[in-house]
Parts: sequence; C-alpha cells; structure tokens
Amino acid sequence: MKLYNTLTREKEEFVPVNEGEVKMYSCGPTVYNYFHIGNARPFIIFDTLRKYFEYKGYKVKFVQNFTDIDDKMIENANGQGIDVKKLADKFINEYFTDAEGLGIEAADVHPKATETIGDIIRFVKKLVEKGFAYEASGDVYFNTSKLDRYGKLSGQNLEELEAGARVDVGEKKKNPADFTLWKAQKPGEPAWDSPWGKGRPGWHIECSVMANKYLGETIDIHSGGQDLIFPHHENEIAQSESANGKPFARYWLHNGFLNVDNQKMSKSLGNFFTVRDISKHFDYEVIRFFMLTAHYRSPINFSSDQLQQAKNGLDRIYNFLDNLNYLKDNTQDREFLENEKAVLKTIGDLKNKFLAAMDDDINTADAVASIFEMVRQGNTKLSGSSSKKMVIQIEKTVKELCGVLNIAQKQSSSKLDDEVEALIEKRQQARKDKNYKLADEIRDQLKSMDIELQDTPQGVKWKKV
RNA sequence: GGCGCCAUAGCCAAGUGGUAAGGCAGAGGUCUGCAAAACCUCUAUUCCCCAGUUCAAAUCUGGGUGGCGCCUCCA
Repeated sequence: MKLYNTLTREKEEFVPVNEGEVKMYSCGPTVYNYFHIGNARPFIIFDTLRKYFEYKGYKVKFVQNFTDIDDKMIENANGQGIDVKKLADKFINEYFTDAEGLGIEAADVHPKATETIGDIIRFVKKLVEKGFAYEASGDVYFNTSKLDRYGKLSGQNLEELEAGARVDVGEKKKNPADFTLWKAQKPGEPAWDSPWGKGRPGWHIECSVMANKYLGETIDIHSGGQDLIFPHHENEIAQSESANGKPFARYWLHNGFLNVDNQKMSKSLGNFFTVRDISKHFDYEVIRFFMLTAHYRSPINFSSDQLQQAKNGLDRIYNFLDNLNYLKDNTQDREFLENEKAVLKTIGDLKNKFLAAMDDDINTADAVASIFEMVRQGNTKLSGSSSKKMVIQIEKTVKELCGVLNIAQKQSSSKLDDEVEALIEKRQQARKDKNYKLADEIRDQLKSMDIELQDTPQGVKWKKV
C-alpha cells in the first residue's frame, strides 16, 4: 500500500513500525462550535483509511484529540456566559452526533487537553531540562534556534520566516519563530498549577504529548488538514523529536481543503456551513459519499448542487441494491452457466481494481468508479433468468466494497407491510379488471403515504421515498 | 518576500509516458393501460497556452497565463 508522505513529498510504500499494526494520530476539533463540512473532510477521510487498514487485517490503534482549552474556547465560553468545561462538554457531544451520522467510527482514544495536563507539564519540563525550552515570566517557549532542522516538514527555513515578518514582536521570545508551550494565566482564565506558576498549555504541545502517551515515541501515521502543516505539525515534530530523540511520525498525511466559491471554507472567513445544518437538507451519508468522490489531497468545491449530484449518484447504487434484492427472490436456483462465469470474472476484476485504487494512496474516487462499473455490469447482465447464486455473489461483493467505504449501508425499504401489500393487491386486481380509475386512485393514495410504485415486467415494486 | 498546490466535457472527477475511467445533467430507446421510477445506449480526435524531449506526452522539461493555500487561530 502506498501513501503520499508530506515529509518526503512522495508516495511511499507503507511499512509500519510493528508488522501488522498501525498507530495513527489525527488532529481533532477545538470544541467551541459544531464542526463545519470542511472540518468533516479529514474526519471522514482518515476514518476511511483506518477502516481500510482494518479491512486489510491490520490491527489499528487510532487516537484523535479534543482541544478543550485555548483562546477560542475561553472567548466563546465568556461570550455565552458559561464555563469552558460546559462549552466543551456540549460540543464534544455534538461532535459525536455528527460523526456518527457521517459513519465515522469513534477513535480508540479521544483524549482531552484538560485531562492531559499532568503529562503535558512533565513533557514541557523535559524540554526545559534538555535545553530546548525556556521560561519567561510564567510562559514557556520552545527555542527554535536549538534545532538545525526546524522546518523539515513544511520546507520553511527560519531566516525566511523572519523575513516574512508575520510573527509577533516585542515580547518575551528569544527568536521570532519560538512558540508557546505553556501560557501564564491571565485574569479570569482557567489555569492549572505548574513549576512556572499557574497557567495552561499551548496548542501544539497537547498533540505531541497525547501521541506519545497513547501511541509511543514513534508513531506510524499522523494526519490532519494541510493548514496544519505549518506551524502546528512542524512544532509537534520539534517538540517530540527534541524530547525523545527519535523520529516522531513516519508518514504525514494531509487532506486538501474544502472550498466555497474556490476559497477555503473557514470559521474565520465566516463562509462555512456546519454539518449539522447541511444534514437537515441532505442525508449524512450523502456528505460522506460526496467527500469520497474526490481524491483526498485535491481541493473540492462545496455547493448544494454538488451535494445533489452526489445524492443522485448514491441513489444509483441504492437502486441497484434494491434490484438485487428483488432478483434474489425472482431468479433461477441453479448452477452457473459459462457466460455467467465470465460475468463473475469481470466482477472479480473490478473488485481488484477497487483494491488497487485504495492501495494507491487511498484513491477513493477511483474506488467508487469501480463500484459504479459493477452496477452497470449487474444491471446489464442480470435478469429473471439468471442464476440466483450469481445474484447473491454479486450482491456480496458490492456490499463488501460499499462497506469498506461505509456508504449505501441503509436497509432496503422493501420490507413487507401488510397494509401496503393489501393495497397493491387491490390495485393489481383493479388493473386486471381494467378499472384504471380505481387503480390510479390507489396509486395516489399510496403516494400520499410516501410509497412509490413501479410497475416492472417482473411485477410491482414499491419503495418509501 | 519564502514555501507549496491546482488547471481534463455543461457540472463534478480519475488517469502522471502507450493512444481520454466513473458520476451528475442532457438526448435517444426499452418497459408500461397511462404514468412514474428503473434500466440500456449515446455524449471530449482531445486534456489552459507556447516551445522542447521522445517512436509515442493529458502525463516529462522549460517558459507563460489563470486560480488557490500556508507563513496569524484554522481541517
């Protein structure tokens, strides 16, 4: 399996630290609001990667944090007149509601910054003792000048960063690029005791500490959005590798942005749509499917028109599954014919194409295309005279691959319902009697019950709309 | 100023040296009492422009043009 590693800017063969195991860390949300659909992209993509590793038989340990204390948290809690903890609890809950809707499995561990303070303090202390950090009136900073390789992930170098001059000046830092590990308490802010007085952790340190605590000193995969490459991930590398003297993460994976009118969707620009709001107009799984129809590193433009396209495409897969379901009960119970073996061979080839796409830097767009090709194969080659065994085998393959992506997982609605069945029966009789007026009335009646009828050559089918 | 990404049909989107996947929309058709739905078929001599390398380029190289991101909280 190949993955694009931001560290080397190349696709590399994935080789884990321990054979058969994958240790993954992904940067999670700051929980001061519902997450928006741009935030959802890494959640969905890296969840898909995790599921694919599991599908391939790896034992995966996946950690994703909640940043529950920082400037934004404090600002928003104050704005709402509640304490930071209460704000965090609320939006952690809301996170899980949306994540579950999107088919994102909970991580093995979801550590919170506020519950990792002791470990953070020990980690910062270690950095100070090793000479990589210094205290300045209650703050602790990482000293970037102590590293000769600061910038290896982002390709930045210290001189150019300083020339850029977009860094804070006139404060206690020794070098402009130095960043905060520990912040001294300001009046009214939540704070914890530390060797440097009361304060709270900086943002970058929590991820280093949590990855270390739950996954060890060297992890396999660290992922997040491209906007985290610098400075967040660069700083994590600086912290972790300075403290441990070992490589931090072997593979760095970064997803592209989700744009609106070609511009990055972000909370600060205000051009965002929360997943919660969108879910009122589109099923959660349409959002998931939409994300998977593009490669994770490419930018994708968001619009309701795009979601509608995704919905229509997903419906095609659902219709196919419905058709298979119908055919299972309306095909021949016999062995395969020669030409049917050829069809199954094609389906097998398409499955391999799907897997090859996923192995190639999780190319979900190509993987989805393989599923659509199976749909057309099935629609073209299957009929009432087909072997039932073939229907079952194709269904098994399609469901297995949809399962890998966690799409099209809703139950088929063609369950028996006595009232509906009775009405359909009545309408069929009316049609036989050429009483089309009554037949159409029954059809309208069912329509008002959100039941849609399809008169097919194989009989009447119905579904909930 | 530094670092990096992108440009493929009406829309979305794979493909990174061997002669343009897939989806949506659209058009035609099958089925049907009618309808709806579903399904099938068709839809880019061509991949932003110019030059170069090569038997062969959407793919590689150089130069343009246009768009975007990071360097400040951001997925």
